[in-house]
Amino acid sequence: MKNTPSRQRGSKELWLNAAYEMLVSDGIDAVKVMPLAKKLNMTRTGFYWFFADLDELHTAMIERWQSKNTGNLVERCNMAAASIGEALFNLMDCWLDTTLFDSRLDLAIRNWARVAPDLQNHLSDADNRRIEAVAAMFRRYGFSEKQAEARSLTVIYTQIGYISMQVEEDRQERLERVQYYVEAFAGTPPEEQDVERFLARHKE
Amino acid sequence: MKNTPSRQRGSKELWLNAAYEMLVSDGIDAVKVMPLAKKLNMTRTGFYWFFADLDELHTAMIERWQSKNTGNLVERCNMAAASIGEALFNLMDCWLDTTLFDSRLDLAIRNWARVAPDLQNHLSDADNRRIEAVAAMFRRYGFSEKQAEARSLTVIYTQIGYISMQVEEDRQERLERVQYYVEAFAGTPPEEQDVERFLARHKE
DNA sequence: AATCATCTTGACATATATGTCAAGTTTTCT
DNA sequence: AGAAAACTTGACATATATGTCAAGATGATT
Repeated sequence: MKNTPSRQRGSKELWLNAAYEMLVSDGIDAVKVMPLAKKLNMTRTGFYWFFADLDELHTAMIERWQSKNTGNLVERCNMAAASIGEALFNLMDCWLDTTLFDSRLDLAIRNWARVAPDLQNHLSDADNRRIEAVAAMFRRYGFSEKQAEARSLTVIYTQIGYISMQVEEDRQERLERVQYYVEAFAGTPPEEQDVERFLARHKE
Repeated sequence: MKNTPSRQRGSKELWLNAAYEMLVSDGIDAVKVMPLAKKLNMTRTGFYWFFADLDELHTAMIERWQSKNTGNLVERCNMAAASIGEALFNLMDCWLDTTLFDSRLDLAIRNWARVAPDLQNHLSDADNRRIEAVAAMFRRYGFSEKQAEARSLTVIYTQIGYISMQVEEDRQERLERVQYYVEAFAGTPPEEQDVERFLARHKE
């Protein structure tokens, strides 16, 4: 039989996107040529037109993650704010806005890195940049070197822990809870108006 | 050739231990009969004498984890302490004493659970028990319902985040940092004597 | 010393994966 | 319209995994 004329054609992007979905939903061990081909309804051999081998696909995936998933968190730490409370609310936006931070991807990459030392290096760099950005934020609002260090670790670990635990929480519940996280991280309860503004901007 | 007389014999335990090591170091996808056999220097067929199939091995692994890895954290939350600071130091022992908490296993199980819904249920139960134990601790020292909730989540997420990030930290550095974690979680700096006692019991 | 339950082994059947290649089809450019 | 580039395909060779089975080897009990 001949090719159907309107059949979707393959492309590097197509395979890469499928690979990303696989990675996020089933982990790196599920990212294999045969399942991807099945998913895309193509012959697996086509894959080899775009990539030399599986390894090249993996490399491409890592490159794409790197160029995407680092800026926002750091950027939000550097936003102007009148107090540590307001600054923390800015940062917490990352927890609630999936366009600011893709936590499923972050988790998938993190799990992958456990068995891929090269990737683990990239990831550790990214983590250090995040931690340093948060620590600098604490220092700007008068925390000591040591306090800023421990608190920034607390903030970052909390986020990664939350992601890692795959918590299923009611959005409203989570939203309400953020002010108590901010209180814990800052050491003092946030201003009423900062809470209001935070809740207002996350109304759906 | 006949069997070497002094050759190690197989057993359920033997395969199960090997499977655990595999799980912890390379994740559940590496736990396969052939690699285990290679590792144990046995024919893979022997495996089927002890287990009906891979699935039965998996079930056995989960059972073992369940019966082991839950009590200590809860127990430490319930220890008598004069202040929230002292209580938190008791809990922090889990971060530093691998006999109290096997974090590598916890991480491996957590990653596995991502792709095994049954296991995810068991794990969520365990997590909830941990969270409730920590929250009860905060309530005992005068924190409100809401504060206790957010702070217990912070504590647990921090621990899981730390594990999940595979942090490589100097032990002394980590030890010194704990007092600042306690300060952040409690909202006030700990008593000098509690810090001393904590540091003293973790001298190697 | 014989026997029987316990364990080991090699051979077989099958599934899923990787990667290569020659021959073809389609699309785009000239 | 013709040629060249961009893709697709089925067949082949190979590796790694699962699970079954009949035939044996080993060790503890009688």
